[in-house]
Amino acid sequence: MGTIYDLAKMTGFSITTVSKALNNYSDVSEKTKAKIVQAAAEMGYLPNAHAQSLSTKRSWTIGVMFSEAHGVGMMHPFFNAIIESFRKATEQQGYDLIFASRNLRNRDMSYLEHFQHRAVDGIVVICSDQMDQHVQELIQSTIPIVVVDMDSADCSVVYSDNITGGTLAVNHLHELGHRLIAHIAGDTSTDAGRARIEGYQQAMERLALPILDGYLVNGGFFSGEEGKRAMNELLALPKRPTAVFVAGDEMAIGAIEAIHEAGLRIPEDISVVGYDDIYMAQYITPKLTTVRQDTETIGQHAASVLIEQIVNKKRVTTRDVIPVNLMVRQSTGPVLE
Amino acid sequence: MGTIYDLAKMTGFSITTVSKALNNYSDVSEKTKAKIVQAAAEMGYLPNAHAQSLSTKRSWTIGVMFSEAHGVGMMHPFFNAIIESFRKATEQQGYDLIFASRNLRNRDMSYLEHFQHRAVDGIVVICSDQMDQHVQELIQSTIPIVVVDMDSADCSVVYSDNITGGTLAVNHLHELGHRLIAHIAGDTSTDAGRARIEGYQQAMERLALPILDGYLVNGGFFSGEEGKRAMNELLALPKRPTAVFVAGDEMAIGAIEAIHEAGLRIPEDISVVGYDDIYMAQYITPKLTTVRQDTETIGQHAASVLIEQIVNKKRVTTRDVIPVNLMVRQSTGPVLE
DNA sequence: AAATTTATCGAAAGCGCTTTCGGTGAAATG
DNA sequence: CATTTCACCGAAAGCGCTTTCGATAAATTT
Repeated sequence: MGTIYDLAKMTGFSITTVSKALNNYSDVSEKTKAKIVQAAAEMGYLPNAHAQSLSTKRSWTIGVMFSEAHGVGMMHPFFNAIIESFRKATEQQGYDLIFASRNLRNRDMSYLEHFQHRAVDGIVVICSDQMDQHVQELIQSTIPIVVVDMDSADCSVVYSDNITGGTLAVNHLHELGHRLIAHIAGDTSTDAGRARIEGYQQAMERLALPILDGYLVNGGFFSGEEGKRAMNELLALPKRPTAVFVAGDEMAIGAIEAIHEAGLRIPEDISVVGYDDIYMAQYITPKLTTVRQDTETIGQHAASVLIEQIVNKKRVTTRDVIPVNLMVRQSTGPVLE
Repeated sequence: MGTIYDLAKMTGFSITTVSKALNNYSDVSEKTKAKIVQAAAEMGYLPNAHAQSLSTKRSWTIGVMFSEAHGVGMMHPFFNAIIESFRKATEQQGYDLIFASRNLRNRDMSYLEHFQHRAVDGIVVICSDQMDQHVQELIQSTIPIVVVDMDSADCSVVYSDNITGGTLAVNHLHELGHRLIAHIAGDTSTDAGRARIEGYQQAMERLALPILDGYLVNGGFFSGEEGKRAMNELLALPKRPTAVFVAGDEMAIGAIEAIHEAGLRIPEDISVVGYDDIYMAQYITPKLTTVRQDTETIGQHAASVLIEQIVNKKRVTTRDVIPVNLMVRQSTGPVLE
C-alpha cells in the first residue's frame, strides 16, 4: 500500500506537498497535484485512518450502542431497521459505524470509556431503558450523542409518537364496534411501553370505554413468549375482551398463537392490533393490523441531528417525535353479535 | 481524559515507564506500577486507540461486510443472528466491529480499500453471492478473512450443511407419506440456494420420487414476496403438490400466505417446511416446521477461525460445514387420502 | 529598476503511543 | 575489594499523517 513518504519519494515532492495535494489545498499547482494524484492511484495509496485521526482529532466514526439489557442485542427487527437506516444516512456523509463492546482486551470498561478510547466523533444509542447506567453515563458526557426510542432532557432524542400510536389503535378498534378493549403493554420501565399505555388510556377515556379489571396486562420486554403469556391471562378473565391492542408485533404474534391455541378465531372472536410493523407483519396469517413506526425517518433524523452536532462541535438537545400511522390489515374486524 | 504525558508528569516518571506499567512490562517495579495505575484511574486516563494502532500496527477492529446485493443489508434475521453471535465471540477477545461503507468522505471506493484505510485486523463477510466483485477482491487480498454462507477455495469459509438440510426436509415429508414434493428454491447464484436444491434432488432420487414438471421453482432471493409468487405458480400446476420444501423461512411464510389465500389448509391440504428457523418461525400459525441453521455456532466458528489468522499472522483456508437439524412443528402433517 | 505581491513549495513540530537500547545503582559473586 | 549480574528506569526514534510558518522564485506594480 505504501505511505505518504513513498509517494513523496516517487514524485519527488515533499510529504507536505503530497498531503496538501491529496487534501485539495490551494497552495499547490494544478500540475503537481495531477502528478501526485496520478502516482497515488498507480501505487494504490490509501491514507492511514489512524494516523489521520491522530493528527486531526477527527475519526469519522460513530459509536453505536444497543441496550442489551434484555438480551435483544442487534437482533430485534425494529432496532435493526433503525440502525440500517441510520447507517445509510451516515455513510453517505463518510462515517463508519463501530460497535464497541465493553471489553477492551480483557479489561472490563464502560461504554463511555470504550468510546473515548476509540475516539469516536459521536454516539448513537438505541435503547428504551431510562435506567440504564451506561446510557446515562453517555448522556452526561460531552461527546455528541443522539438517543433513539427513549426520552431525555439532556440530549437529542428521536422516537415515535407512541401516545398517538396507542390512541390510533384504540380508535380503530372502537370504530369497528369494539367496547371491550384490552392492552398488552410493554414494560413501564421503557418510555415506549409507558407512552403506549398512556395513549391507550387516553383514548379509552375519551371514548368513555371502561378499562376492566385485568385489561391492562404487562407484557414485559416485547418478546413472543411474553405476549403469549399475557394473552393467556387475558383469555382467563371472566369477561373476555373482544379486542386487544398489543404494544409490539413480536408480542402480538405470540398473543395470536395463544388465541389460536385456545381455539378462537382472529378477527371473528378477537381482534388484535400490533405495534411496529415489522417485515413479517404483512406475511403472517392473518395479516397483522399494526401501528407502523417509521424506522426510515427515525434513522435519518437521528443521523442528521448527530452529524450536525459533530460538524458544529456543539451538543444540542432536541426532541424529535416521529409520526406513526395505522396499517389496517386482517387481524382486526367488526365485533360480532 | 489526558494523555500519557499528563500521566507521566503527574507521577514523575517518564512516559516510557508509564507505558510499560500500563502494559505490564516486567521491567517496572511493583511499587511504581501501582502508583501509575492508581494515578491513571484517578484522572480517568484512557489510551488513544488511534495512537496505539499507529504504533503497534494492530487496530483491534474487524471489518464486517454484508452483501447488499439484494437489498437485505443487515436486516435479514438469519444474517443478523450470525453477526450477533460473531460479535459476542469477538468482543470477548477485545475486538470491535466496524461497518465500513464504500464512501470515504465523498470518494467512492471499494470495500477492500476502505478496510485498508481503516487498517482493520481482519474481515468477516456475510454473503451468499459468489459473483460479488467486492467479495472476490477481499478474498484475493492479504488481509485475514472469513466468509460466511458461501463457499470458496481461496479463504476460510463457514456455512451450514445445506445439502443435508435439503434431504432432511424431503425425508421428513416422505415419512409423512408425501410423494408429491415440490421445492421453492433460493436463487442458483447463491451457494445456499444451489446446495438446498442439490439436497432436495438427491433425496428425491434416493427415494425414487419423481420431480414433476414445475416442481422446482425459483424463489429468487429469499423474500416473502417471492415465496408467495413462487407458491402461486405451484398452486396453478395441474398436479398440485401435497408438500413443499421452501429454501428460507421468510419465503416460506410468503408461501403460506399464498396457500391460505387459495383457501387451502396447512398442513391438511399442503405441508410446508422452511429453512433457517428464524425467531418468528415458532410463533406464526401454524408453527413452522423448518430446518434449523445453527447461527450461534456459525458465528462462533467464524470468529475463532478469523482470530486465529490474526493472531498467527497467516491466512488459512479452511472449510467449516455446520450441521443443521430439523425442527418438526405444525406446518407439516401426514398426507390425507 | 526597485519594491511588492503572488504562487508554490518544504522544514519542522506535533498528534499519543510503543519499543529498542543503553544507563544507573544495588545486589550478588568471585 | 573488584567484578559481574540484576532490577529498574528513561532517551529517543518511529508509526503516518496534518498544519503552521517561513522561504523562494516568478509575476506584478510602481
